[in-house]
Amino acid sequence: MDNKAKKKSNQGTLPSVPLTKTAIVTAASRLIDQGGAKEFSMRSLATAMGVYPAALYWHIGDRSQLLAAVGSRWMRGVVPPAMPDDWETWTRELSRRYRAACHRHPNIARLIGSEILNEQGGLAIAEAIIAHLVAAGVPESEIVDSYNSLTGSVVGFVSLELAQLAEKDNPSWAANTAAQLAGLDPRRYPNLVRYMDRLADRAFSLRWTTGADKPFDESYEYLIDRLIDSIKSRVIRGPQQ
Amino acid sequence: MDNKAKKKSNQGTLPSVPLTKTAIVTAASRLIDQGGAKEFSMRSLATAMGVYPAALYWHIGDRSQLLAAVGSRWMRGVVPPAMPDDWETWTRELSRRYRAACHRHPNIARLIGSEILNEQGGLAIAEAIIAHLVAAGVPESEIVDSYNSLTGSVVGFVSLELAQLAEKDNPSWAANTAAQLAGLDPRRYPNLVRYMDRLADRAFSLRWTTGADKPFDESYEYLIDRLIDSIKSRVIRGPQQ
DNA sequence: ACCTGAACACCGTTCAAGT
DNA sequence: ACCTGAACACCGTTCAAGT
Repeated sequence: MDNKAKKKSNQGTLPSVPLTKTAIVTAASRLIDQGGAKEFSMRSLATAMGVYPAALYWHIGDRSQLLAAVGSRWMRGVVPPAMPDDWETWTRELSRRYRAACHRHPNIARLIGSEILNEQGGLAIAEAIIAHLVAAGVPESEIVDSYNSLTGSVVGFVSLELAQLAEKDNPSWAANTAAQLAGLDPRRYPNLVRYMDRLADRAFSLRWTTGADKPFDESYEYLIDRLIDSIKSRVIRGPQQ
Repeated sequence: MDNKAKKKSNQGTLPSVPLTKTAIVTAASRLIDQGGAKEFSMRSLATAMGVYPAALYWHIGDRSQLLAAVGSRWMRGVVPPAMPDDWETWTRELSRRYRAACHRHPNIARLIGSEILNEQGGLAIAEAIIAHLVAAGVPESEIVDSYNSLTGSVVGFVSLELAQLAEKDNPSWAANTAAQLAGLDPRRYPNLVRYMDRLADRAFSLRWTTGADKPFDESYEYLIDRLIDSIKSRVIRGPQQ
């Protein structure tokens, strides 16, 4: 590594990475992974790579295209199970893998957000899901609806689970919320009060910790179980494969 | 309305609204409603109200607090059904009302996004949902999971349904996507090709129109049906009320 | 072909100063 | 108490100019 040349006025901290598209996507992923949306910008990425912002634009187009590339690469980490299992275990496994990928990189999942469903890799996964629905014997008239229900609720649930809660840097906010929930009026909120030990920090609207730190494992499994159970009951004829 | 005074150098288009917190929230809601995230900023809101940006801060704190207030007011439009119906029809009705409210103001729903579940009104709705789950006879051990499953998949589904698709202002993008889907390789995507007439622009990952313009009505009803069906099957004892 | 250096048109937020 | 006017520290993006 002869870092002897290139030393004049380039502002970088790194000794001038080759600066290809993939290198940019890698650096962007790292930056988002560590600092989240707050730390990430075209300019911060540029200085992190030791180049001027305009240099990035030559390779990746603009910010939204870069984010799409980051999301696309991340999505490739979600491999559909290749095993010839039955529909039920296959679907359960894919759902778990998707969620696991999100929890591995919550900041990326948050920033890419709902655009996940518009990526390249989405087609291959859609094909696989629908193939298994058909094979399982779901009636043709319900294939679109069951596909949308599964993907929409799975992706949506995880996105909400991982959502950043307000007052990100306010340490007393969590304590305030907890105290407020503990002191709820039992006349207005009889059921919340009654089940507060189960609900506090474990349910939507009643938590002060994001799902990245306090995952909703059981609720997610419950949701998958309910969807699979009920879709299975719609099968009119036996499996087709 | 003597708009004779106040005419010097205030840059506004409106003749100086009183500028209370509620007036700001109203103006912000209108701005977001019409122009979406693109048109909304503290500065654009200020000029729309005919004041300097700093004037807003005196009343509403900062941007995220303003957005929270907008979301909170919007959330008050989602009234839980007050009828003493059974759990099933009550839940179905609440789900529909929530989604209808989102579709009435898709830009607000998009901007508030997942923070919807952290608002004030969330507590009252949570109380109502859980009250009905308990009354329906859902076992106590499954109350948290069924609540999280219902709210997570309903809110998540609608959020994904309304998501803005890429290339918002590129008119040829839709045509390109449609053409690409029409020309899919039947060897790689046999099932997508086979059911493309049902899938094209009607399913996640396979659409080029946002749900605000092309709603997923049937899929949403299907999802609610599946959840209700399967949660109902978990009731071990009869309704409790 | 690839990057610099500087500029343009924006942001959110703060703050002294006015009234 | 409430708002102005200006400033600070950022953004994303473009573009001539260099090499």
